[in-house]
Amino acid sequence: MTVIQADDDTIVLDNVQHFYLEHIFESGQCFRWNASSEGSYIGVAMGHVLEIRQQGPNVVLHPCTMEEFERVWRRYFDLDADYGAIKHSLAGDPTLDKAMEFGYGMRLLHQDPWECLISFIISANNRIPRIKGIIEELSMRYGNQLEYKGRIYYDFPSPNELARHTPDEICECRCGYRAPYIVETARIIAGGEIDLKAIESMEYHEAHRALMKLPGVGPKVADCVLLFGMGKGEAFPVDVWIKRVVEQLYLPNASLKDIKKWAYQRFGRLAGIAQQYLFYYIRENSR
DNA sequence: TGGCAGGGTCATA
DNA sequence: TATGACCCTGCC
Repeated sequence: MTVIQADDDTIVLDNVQHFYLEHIFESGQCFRWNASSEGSYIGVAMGHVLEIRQQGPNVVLHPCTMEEFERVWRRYFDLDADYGAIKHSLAGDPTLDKAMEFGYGMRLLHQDPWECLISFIISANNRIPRIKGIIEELSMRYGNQLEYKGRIYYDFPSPNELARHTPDEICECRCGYRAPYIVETARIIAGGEIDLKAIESMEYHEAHRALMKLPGVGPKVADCVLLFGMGKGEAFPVDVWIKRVVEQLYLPNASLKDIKKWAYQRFGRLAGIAQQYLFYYIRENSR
């Protein structure tokens, strides 16, 4: 991959391997990217609006300076990881092989831990379109405005911003019984009682325990935050889909603990990416 | 049209 | 360790 500055606010990634936007954005790891009518995706992440499109083997980012690319998007899109090598070491399992073929070009994003935390608290017992709707509504009401091509977009609100409101106010975003979890978690983070940066620097198990102290955060949500927001490859979020497929193919009547242990022994630090391929594959092929 | 389940978590027993 | 309730929505 070569990074080229095409003009003042356009970056072109020349000849990118293992990169396919639809599989990155539609695999359920993020909630704020939407396909545009022109075949690109537009999203808000890390305090920026970005439009991204694929042109043959190239990827075009706009509006984006070289400085912004290096500071934000290189890491966000996991561009220094060698997905060829990752797939090679995961190869050999028939189901996972099919899943990797199906989800070609998928990548694990490095999202903002705070946004990830609230997003996955909202995801509990919920459906993806509604999750997206709630996050959008929270951002519109409480997030900073960003403009792009004459349209207003909204950044995800800060801990301070969300902590300032009552559960009843937050509930107007249709997040239902999750509203008190959101407000309380925002207060704990805003007040510095729990420090996400510190959790990020912990080893996986310790970080998992620390996150579970937050209201609305159970084992599944904690694993999602660790995997999608803190780069912990050992995290293996077990949801109904994963539980179903693991029980069916590998471990009948397994408990949550059994499944996580099995995943770590089998995949190690690639457990999370294996989970993501499996999740996307079974979800997309069972409707 | 009503019932049901959805990328889980929490409170109880 | 195992159940049931839970805000809402979309689908059958």
